[in-house]
Amino acid sequence: MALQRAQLNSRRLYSELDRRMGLEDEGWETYLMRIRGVEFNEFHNGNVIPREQVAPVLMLGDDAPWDAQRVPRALSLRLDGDIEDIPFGLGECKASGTEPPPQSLLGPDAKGQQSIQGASWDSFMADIYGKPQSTANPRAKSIPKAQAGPSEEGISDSFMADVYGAGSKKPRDTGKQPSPVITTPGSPIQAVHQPSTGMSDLVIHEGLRKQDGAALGQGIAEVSRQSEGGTADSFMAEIYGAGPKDPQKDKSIQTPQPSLRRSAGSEYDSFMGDVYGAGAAPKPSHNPSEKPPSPAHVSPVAQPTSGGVPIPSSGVPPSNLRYLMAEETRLGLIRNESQFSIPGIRSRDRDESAMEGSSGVQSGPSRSNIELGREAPMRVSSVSTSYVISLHFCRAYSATGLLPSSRTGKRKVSRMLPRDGLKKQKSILGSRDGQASVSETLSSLKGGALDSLPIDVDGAGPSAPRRSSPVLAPQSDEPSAIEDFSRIATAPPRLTTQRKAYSAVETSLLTTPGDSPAVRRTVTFAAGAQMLRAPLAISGSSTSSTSAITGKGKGKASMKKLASLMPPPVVTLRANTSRQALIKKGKGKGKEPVVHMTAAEYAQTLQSKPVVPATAAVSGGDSQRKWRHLLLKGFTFFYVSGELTYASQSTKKRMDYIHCRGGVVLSTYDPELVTHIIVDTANPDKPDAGVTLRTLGLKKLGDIPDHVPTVKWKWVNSAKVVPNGDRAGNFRKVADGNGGYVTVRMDWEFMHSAFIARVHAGKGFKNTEGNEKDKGKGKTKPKTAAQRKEGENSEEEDNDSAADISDISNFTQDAPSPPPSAAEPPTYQSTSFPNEQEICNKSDPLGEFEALAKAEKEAELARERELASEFVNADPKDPTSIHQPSHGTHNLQGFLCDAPKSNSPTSNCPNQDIVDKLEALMELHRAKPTEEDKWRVYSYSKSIRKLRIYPHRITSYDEARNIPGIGDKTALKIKEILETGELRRIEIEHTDDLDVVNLFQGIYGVGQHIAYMWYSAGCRTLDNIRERKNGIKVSDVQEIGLKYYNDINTRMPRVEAGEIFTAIKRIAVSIDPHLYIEIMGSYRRGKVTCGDIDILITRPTDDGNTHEGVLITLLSALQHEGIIREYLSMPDFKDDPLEAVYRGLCIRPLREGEDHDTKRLMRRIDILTVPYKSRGAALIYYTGDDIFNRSLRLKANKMGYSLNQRGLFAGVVRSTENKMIKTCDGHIIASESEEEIFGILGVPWQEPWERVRS
DNA sequence: AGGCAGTTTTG
DNA sequence: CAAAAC
DNA sequence: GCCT
Ligand SMILES: O=c1ccn([C@H]2C[C@H](O)[C@@H](COP(=O)(O)OP(=O)(O)OP(=O)(O)O)O2)c(=O)[nH]1
Ligand SMILES: [Mg+2]
Repeated sequence: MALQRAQLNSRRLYSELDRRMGLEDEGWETYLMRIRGVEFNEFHNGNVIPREQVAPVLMLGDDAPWDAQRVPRALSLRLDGDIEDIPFGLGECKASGTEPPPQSLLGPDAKGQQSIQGASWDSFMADIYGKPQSTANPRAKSIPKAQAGPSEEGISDSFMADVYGAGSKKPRDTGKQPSPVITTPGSPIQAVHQPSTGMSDLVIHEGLRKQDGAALGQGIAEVSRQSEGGTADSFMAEIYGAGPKDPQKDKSIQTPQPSLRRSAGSEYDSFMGDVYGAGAAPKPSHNPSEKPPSPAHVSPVAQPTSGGVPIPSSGVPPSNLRYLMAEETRLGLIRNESQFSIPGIRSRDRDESAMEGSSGVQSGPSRSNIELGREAPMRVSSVSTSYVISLHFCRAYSATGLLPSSRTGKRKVSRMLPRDGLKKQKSILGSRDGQASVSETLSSLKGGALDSLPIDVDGAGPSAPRRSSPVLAPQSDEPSAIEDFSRIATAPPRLTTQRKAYSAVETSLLTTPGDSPAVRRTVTFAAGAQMLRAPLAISGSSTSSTSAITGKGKGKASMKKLASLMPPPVVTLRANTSRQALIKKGKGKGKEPVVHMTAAEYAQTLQSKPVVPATAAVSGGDSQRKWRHLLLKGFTFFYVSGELTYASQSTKKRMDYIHCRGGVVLSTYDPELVTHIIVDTANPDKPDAGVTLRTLGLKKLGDIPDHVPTVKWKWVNSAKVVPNGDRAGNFRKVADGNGGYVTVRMDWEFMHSAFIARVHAGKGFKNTEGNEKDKGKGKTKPKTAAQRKEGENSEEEDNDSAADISDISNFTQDAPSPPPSAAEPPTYQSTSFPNEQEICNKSDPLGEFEALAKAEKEAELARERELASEFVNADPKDPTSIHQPSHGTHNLQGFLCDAPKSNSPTSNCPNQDIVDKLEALMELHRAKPTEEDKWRVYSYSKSIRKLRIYPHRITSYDEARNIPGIGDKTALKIKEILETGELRRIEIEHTDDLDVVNLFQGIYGVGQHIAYMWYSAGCRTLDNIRERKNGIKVSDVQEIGLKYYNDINTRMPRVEAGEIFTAIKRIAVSIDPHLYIEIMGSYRRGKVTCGDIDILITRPTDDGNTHEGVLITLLSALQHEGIIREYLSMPDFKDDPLEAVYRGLCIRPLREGEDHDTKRLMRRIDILTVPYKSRGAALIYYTGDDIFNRSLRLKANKMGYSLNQRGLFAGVVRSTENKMIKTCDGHIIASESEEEIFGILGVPWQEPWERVRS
């Protein structure tokens, strides 16, 4: 039912999107894009090349349509055919969103990389979702239902609702997928692809320099008209170079993300066969049509030569050179020097049509006529380095949807829409004839830049005038395709615009010197198509942050607020103008040496100083610096320094800081003008309300208008430029003065509110109307203070029992670690770490400590060093030795995970008082919402850990400071504790809000942000939450968390966890006796109390079966048994039927003699299922503890690997932009056993109970 | 000045 | 996509 | 907050 609804919703959504974008009936000429050649002159044998050493590569063809050194203007070009059909296609992207996702992606032999990050669909939805969110409360925002044509409105409520619903349901409900509009925020090149119509557009933004590509190589992308179907192959063949892939070796590249199965190589075949064969989805693989690219089509790939630019191989139709963009390259490590088979352009028609059929959704009429269904495999042998190049395509939309296009009979013409502003667009749109409009547009352009851009839209490029009727084909010298999204985004409200988001495709090139380069496609980031109307764009940008919290953005109140937040507005202007005059005279002053001025005077002086944008020299690179002058643009501050007389140097500095970032500093408090009051009195941690009020000339804080937040300096400091398109957090768009805009993100004001009493001021949470406010984003939460508190009591536990484990689990046969049996209670035995033991024994405690510390330090420094792999406890016959060498691994040591645990007794810590104080401080920070606090906690936890094992009483600052992990700040705190026995900082940080916020965070699903929002909404008690005081929104999960607040925050005795697990296991095994079911988490680590029950389930596949479906069956059985009581989250077998997570609440079975009246607490339970192949990695993950995991993963990373719950991977490359995005999936090197992974990482084997680090 | 683990689910 | 969670 |  829900599913059905979702299907409906998504269908509606898509058709609506299509309709709005005017995509339904558009057809386009087909173009292909290709890389003519890429050359690499670097070869790094198995070593990770530090990012710093990798120069960005911009690939511009020699015959690019412009000779300029720099792309003069943004260009836009529309390609027909799916980008998927282009070497850098998004094919997978789409596939990932389709019903039988995994399968459909792979050809029978396509065991290669499945590069999709799987993001397209998700992010697509997210984008849609996020868009409004960023704008203002999406739901609150009443946007008329979509109207045909350029709707003046954005997305209607119901529309959004649909999107929303569809979003959660995801692909599985739709046959037809949304357009994988992919985008990489901030990229100079952007692309959009609409699968339903098979079109792709790209935009290259100005500023790229040809010479940027000099460092690593060059390449050319071409867009050539695709005659009719078949060319694709040869095209591809050339690009991919190799002939048919070599099925033989297929040491495929593993994709961590998508299930292992999928990515597995031949070794996985049988496994996969089992999985899929089991009657689930048909094995995607075989496209009947699938066949190796015909030899004829395969042309040799340009050989990368160390020096020259490869030339296109023969047989490639002379292409009309168009535009190419490569944003940057990165190197990653590919461990396996054997060959990789990389699926080339994969066909999707088969899968897709099937899907379409089933879904009943009709796809866009114009399917690309490129021949699909082929695989252009390629093989690269001896891959040692992977280059990742990002390509971005983009398409612009006009009010009527896509760029106008004319149909030429059956043929569609691709066109580019030159545009420079909405007005132009509008006019263009208005006149059916593009030409006129174009010229208009052009004429209005700033001029200049155009010349060098003979961009011909329709293919009539300088090199090859090809298209016949480009509707808008500008002429020669006109940069016909000028796109300026920023403008669109910030265009005057009245000009409605539909804007499709950008998309980005990332392609990674795998190559090895002297070998054929291979191109692997990787979709890195997907955003969604979105429609905005100008007003939204504007308000959204400026209020985004507020919106979510503030609720509707329509009242006048909000409009007002909006206005005050908007960049250009009157306020600023006025402020400036009024000062202009004054400035003139005060001008010279600012500069001079020591002139004493009051803060007000200085502020005035500042007005005379121009805000200087970054110099040209800077403009190329560092965006933070480049756009510094925009960071605070639009804000008008009143700065409360608390200084009675002259402004201090620091005050002036800060005023300067604001000024040069485009902010205005008022010299006198004017509630009409001010947008923010900065309270920067003597103690930054303790803003002085009295002084502030005096300065403002007010009686009480309440006299400050609600829309004016009182913030600490920290907030001002938090502004930073983020890539356009990045809508995370509290961001706003600021016009860059060149018709574009930059996105600036800042912390939420409430995070840095000077006075708790005013946390609600400004953006932040509620609005006074009390109507619905936050868009309700929050979800779940981690360990709350409440929980931690609870746990603390009994948590001391540890080693004790653990004896009962063995009879409970059977998984241990595979699990390297036999449960802590009676034989090995969690007491540390010399057996585990002989080495360590020895060290300890012979050296005095301090010596030991220092040794450890030293080791740690060395480790970091010794990256280069290659030590003979000597694993303390590693099994010699273990594959370790094989892996290590191949990678030229360095045996890093000194990570937290390396040391089996300090054996220093925690009982009598000589520095306990210090530890207690620091811990208290850490907990205070833990409840706070900023990133800063987060890392502070991370840091404190490390310091505390060090202090705990430090054998002596610390007696001085220096002594403390010498402990690695303890820096200046902490050493000072220690000093204070030593001298006074107190730590003032604790009081300071312990603001009044903290207790309440901690209380709220005790609710499962409520974290720092939501807690603060509720607080700022006026809620103070759980009852306030229950009654939804002030209209706060409480999610389903939070509701449950609230209901069982105490239960959830109470740890259970180990025994109880055992009882529950035993009951569950019994049922599970009755479902399938072959299941491996194990209790993990703190239980496995031998803890005496457990915060929850963590269960891992998998199943060997040797008999041809899998555990597919058991989780659902099990859950339902458990529910019937009365064990499971609530669902906090349900499994989503998105791309792997074997991988899922369930989270919920359960109750232990009755014991003998108990009746149903016996009171039993509700317990948290998590059940995880994983493919058998991943069991080793999953065991590590799920055994924890979390700190141990992080350390292990960190170490893996430093060694050039990446570890997650699915396995240990090599060759993973992540985007520097967004670390969560992988630009290269890497390949798996271990996952089946814990030992293997430990071994490769050079981490001595540690029993579960020895992995306690927190 | 950037990294500090890496992932999934919800709304 | 942010937030919360593991 | 600490470290590189
Ligand atoms: O941020 C986290 C949280 C958890 N885990 C892993 C390790 C952990 O052991 C396991 C289970 O998580 P849980 O939150 O249940 O922790 P626990 O170790 O079982 O402790 P508790 O007794 O509080 O449940 O998941 C992580 O890798 N990262
Ligand atoms: Mg647990």
